[in-house]
Amino acid sequence: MKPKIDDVAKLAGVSPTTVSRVLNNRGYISDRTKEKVQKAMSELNYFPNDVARSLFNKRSNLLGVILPTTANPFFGELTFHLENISAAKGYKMLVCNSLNRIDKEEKYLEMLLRNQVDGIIVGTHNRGILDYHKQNLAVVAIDRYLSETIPVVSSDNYEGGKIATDLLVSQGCKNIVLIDGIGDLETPARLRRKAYEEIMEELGLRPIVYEIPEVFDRESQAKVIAKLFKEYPDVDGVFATNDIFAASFITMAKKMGRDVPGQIKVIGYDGTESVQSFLPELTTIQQPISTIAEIAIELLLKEIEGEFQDIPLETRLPVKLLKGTTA
Amino acid sequence: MKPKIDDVAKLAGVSPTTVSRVLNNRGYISDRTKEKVQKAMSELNYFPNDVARSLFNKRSNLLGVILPTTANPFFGELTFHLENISAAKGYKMLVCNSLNRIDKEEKYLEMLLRNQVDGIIVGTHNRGILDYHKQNLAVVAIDRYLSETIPVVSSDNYEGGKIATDLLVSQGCKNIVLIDGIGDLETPARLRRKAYEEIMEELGLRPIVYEIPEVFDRESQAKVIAKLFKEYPDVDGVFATNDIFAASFITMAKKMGRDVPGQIKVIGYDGTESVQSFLPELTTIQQPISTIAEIAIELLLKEIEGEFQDIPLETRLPVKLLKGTTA
DNA sequence: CTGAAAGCGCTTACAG
DNA sequence: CTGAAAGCGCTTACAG
Repeated sequence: MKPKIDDVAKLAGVSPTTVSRVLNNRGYISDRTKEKVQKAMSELNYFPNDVARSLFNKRSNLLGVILPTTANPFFGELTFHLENISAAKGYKMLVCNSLNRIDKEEKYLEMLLRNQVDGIIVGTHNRGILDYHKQNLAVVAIDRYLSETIPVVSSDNYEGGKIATDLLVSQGCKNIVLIDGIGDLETPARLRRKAYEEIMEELGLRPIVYEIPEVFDRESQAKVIAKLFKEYPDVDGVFATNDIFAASFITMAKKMGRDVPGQIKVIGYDGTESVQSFLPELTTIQQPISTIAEIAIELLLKEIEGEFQDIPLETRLPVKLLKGTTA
Repeated sequence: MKPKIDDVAKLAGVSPTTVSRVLNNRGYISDRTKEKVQKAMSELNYFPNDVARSLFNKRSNLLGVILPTTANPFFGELTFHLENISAAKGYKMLVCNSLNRIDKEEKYLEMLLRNQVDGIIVGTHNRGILDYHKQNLAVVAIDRYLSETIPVVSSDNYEGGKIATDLLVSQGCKNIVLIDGIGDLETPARLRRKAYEEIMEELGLRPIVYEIPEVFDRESQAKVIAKLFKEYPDVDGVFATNDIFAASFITMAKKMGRDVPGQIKVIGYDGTESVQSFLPELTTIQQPISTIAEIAIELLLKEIEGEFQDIPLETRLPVKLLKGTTA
């Protein structure tokens, strides 16, 4: 069996209270006692049981993160940063892949509450459904508005959409199409689309939007893009609101014998490490993923500590144009 | 404050014991009592505290996973599957990104032990360092030999290496170079290299291996590949032991004005969803990621349940050639 | 069919 | 400087 605090106490010839004290570096303990206890601990290979500690302290040092799927490079990278930053601050991370499904999200939320997480980072889209605040739990959202009181961290989506659209326009594209996912209309990521639509209208051009219903399914992407080519054969510029859609479009364009960027310019969004490795020629808007993670954790820890005063409700981080050769 | 079992008991006019019984569906309870209790629970919005339950049950239903980084698409996808399968079986997942650093790995292992995880999935390379078995904890390794007694699940690396090398040879390549990571010599993934070396030697060709020291760093990859081009300008075939290296090579080849596959054929390894989206033209050996995850969890749960009899020490899953246009 | 008591492995006032 | 007692929120024999 695993040794417990009583075993250590017995071996060291002290009380469990004293062992707990050296464990927590709390109160006065003579050096001699401390040494005895530490010797006993290492002899028994003792590690304190954090479950018991959490129960008493009402603090689990556990964070939950709910996102669509770590299989998507953006979220895979985000998870890496969130976890790494949390670990450095003494928190552990329970990861939940909801695939944007509300039923899963609700189950995960309940699971996290039962497990007494100290806070949750949410990167999925279901506004309102999850009554986070009622539980008065620390929550930070990434790129999603969850309620009036939950802080949101995101890249500057409007600016990103503007840079992308402006770039296509400045390169002489006349028939610029947006490829977007289906989602909540009130998500900050929709600002990418909003910027596109507003700029197009300002220029007297008609905004054309194609929506991909099953965001993570290549078939679904291909189907919509095929439709796009059929209905708008004269497309000469594409802004995809994520790099996977951009890549799908380029693949399809090649199949159709269209030259990118010769006949069609393409620009994506996200700029993950993965896309930089696999498709470095893609021109894209890069999100500052590690900064997003840093700030999200920072705000969450503030909430956990009860420092609500200096928590901005919205943080928009600057994006960067990664100039490849596709636009 | 969060309601606890006593609050529910009081509201329902029963004892905590009875509430616990309806919670766990255990022992006889009259329908009327059950209803009263359930009504009280929903009225109070009560969720049991799993920390307290874990403490008593000596079962956390927590699994730990230690891997290099979810930022790498292979591990991002693996994590997604591991987590999803675990969730379906009632387990939660603590994710640890070790970046292959031994110090981090040790810290994470201790953290997981303190948190009383029921089992651990390990996808990092540090053989022996972690005395998993001494703690007699349920452990399953993915693509790593950790000790004589820890079951390993992997793709059929030798077969994958063979398919890749054979393909290059059959396409007439004479100067075939392997690009590999640096790592433990005894990891199953090394069988990819072994297959390459053996086939080359059988054919009277000289195996040439380039090792990338900082696996996740594009700079490091670029440096080694530049060296490769300098030392072996007549390279006409490349087998990269992962798709990121393959992509890096292709990118560099383009920069050098070499045509792939015209002058150099390239084949990678992994075949993730990401690479299929971003670089579908890459010919690669696809690992059955979801099956690896399924079997790893299945074996881990068996260990947790104490069913050691039918746990194979090594499981090699079939790979599949994804024929693109680069080889 | 239901409840009082003890205990899971810790920690923290409170004494001394 | 150190220890005995109570309690964190549950569950499970044991009675009744």
